[in-house]
Amino acid sequence: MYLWPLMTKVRVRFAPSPTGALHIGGIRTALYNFLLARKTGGTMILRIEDTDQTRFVPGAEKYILESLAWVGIKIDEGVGPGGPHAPYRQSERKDIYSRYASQLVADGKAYYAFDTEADLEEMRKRTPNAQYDAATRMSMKNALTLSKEEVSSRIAGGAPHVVRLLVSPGQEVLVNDLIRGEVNVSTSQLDDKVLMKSDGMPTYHLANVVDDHLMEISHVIRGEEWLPSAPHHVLLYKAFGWESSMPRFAHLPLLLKPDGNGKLSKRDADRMGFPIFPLNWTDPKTNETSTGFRETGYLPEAMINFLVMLGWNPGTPQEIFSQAELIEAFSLERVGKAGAKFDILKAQWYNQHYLRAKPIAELSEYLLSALKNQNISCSADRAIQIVTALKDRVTYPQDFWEQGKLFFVAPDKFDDAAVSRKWNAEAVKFLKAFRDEVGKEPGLNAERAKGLMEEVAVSQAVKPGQVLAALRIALTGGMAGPDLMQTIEILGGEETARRIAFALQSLSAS
RNA sequence: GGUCCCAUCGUCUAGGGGUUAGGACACCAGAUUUUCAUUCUGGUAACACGGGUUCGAUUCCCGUUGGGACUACCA
Repeated sequence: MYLWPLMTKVRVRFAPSPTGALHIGGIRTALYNFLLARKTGGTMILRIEDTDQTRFVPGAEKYILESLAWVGIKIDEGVGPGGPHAPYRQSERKDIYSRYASQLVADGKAYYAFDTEADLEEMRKRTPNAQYDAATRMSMKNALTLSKEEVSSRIAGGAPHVVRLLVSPGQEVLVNDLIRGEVNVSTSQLDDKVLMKSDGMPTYHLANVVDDHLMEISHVIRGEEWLPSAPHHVLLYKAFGWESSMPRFAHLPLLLKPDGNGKLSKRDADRMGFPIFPLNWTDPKTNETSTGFRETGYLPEAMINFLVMLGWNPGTPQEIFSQAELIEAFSLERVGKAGAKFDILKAQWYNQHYLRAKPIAELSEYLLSALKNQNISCSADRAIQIVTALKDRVTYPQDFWEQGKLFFVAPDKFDDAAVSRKWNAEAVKFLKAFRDEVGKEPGLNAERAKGLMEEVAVSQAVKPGQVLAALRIALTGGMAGPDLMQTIEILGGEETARRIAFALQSLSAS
């Protein structure tokens, strides 16, 4: 029975490292954490894992904060709101880690090592599949092989050194994973992981375990790429004597590239023409700019709904979930084990759905603001009229401008293929007569336009079906668009007449 | 190479010892729309393979194959 989280306060954390833009997979990981927190009335914590000074990217932390805010993942505690376990930036907790590392050394659970990079390289070359472990550690330069005096004098002399976890071979480590069940690994397969680096910073493994313990994290929900090092983390909890309060683990399936296999990468996204980052991002080193999901026109509610379904399902046919419904429905038990391919088409479908579900007034704002950028004036009523006509034809907010600009900007050229198929003598005859009539109609609406069109068709002895395509070409330049009579209503009689006249003039010449 | 993880339509997935293997996206067809889109209806399409266990396996077990992750003083 899964009672544990009901009895202990759920505290989960999202712990990205500020090495660049937050990947969309990171958003999903954060989302799963967030949903569990909300579901259980627990706490969502944001911790920044910036222990690698060489990979630190300025602006990345701000980007993480903005991205989470954009998709509606609210941080209860941590970087940003602060909290009782501050600081939440690992670089600011340096001395905490070294204290715990020293404790491990004092307890004989870890040891100092002085090997240079060359030493390590040579060791690895010496034996195939070699790692720093029981089989090799006695031939290396460390506190296990050097005399006590030698070690003390080296440390006192400021010699560069690391702290390694002492892994005793021949034992089984059990990782109990909420998603994968029991994972057993022999300690003989595990290396003596570096805990403290020679620059005085902890590695992920140490910092992660110490912080999760200190911050009273109840569930570690992270990507599957961490599963292989989870046994080390279990070993660390044991070494510290924290086994009884060890968090539950849940290793999430990875997001895979849409074609072929492998982890979804920026490279794939670029290649296939879709975003990979939530927001626009400019790499401060290369100055390379990437377009985000937000700027591409994805709505946060669509992103959330799309991402949550990649690896989780409600067990019901429901596909559309508000954040509140997700919180209600979410459970780790229904997270799958297999990696999920990232299907941008599904994301588009969700986006289309959420976009169309918005109130017309809100949608018209998209058009209005685009018009403002173009310095085109438009009344609120007319914007609503246009947006209503376009509502079922859009995937992204900017489509309202893309598809709506024909109402503001007359075509100056015409689709050649359409013209050659649909532009003929009959059409010209009809258009001339229609042009003469349509401008005279005040307050022309779609219904009246249709009546007029039919009258003219009769008077010119043509069938509407033969000439309507040409009318559309004259008005819009091409073959696609909203209902023609609706288009005429929005355009107005005079503009309609003007466009027909222009088309007649430019197309009869050729 | 080693360790670990994974395996149902093209994709996301439901399901589970006996089912017409269900849904969604995508795709295809028809209807509506005097265009395109929308909408509606219908359709194509999956249990990787081989052994067990069993009266019966897609489901349970083992193996194979395939895929993935990790294999740094990166996270």
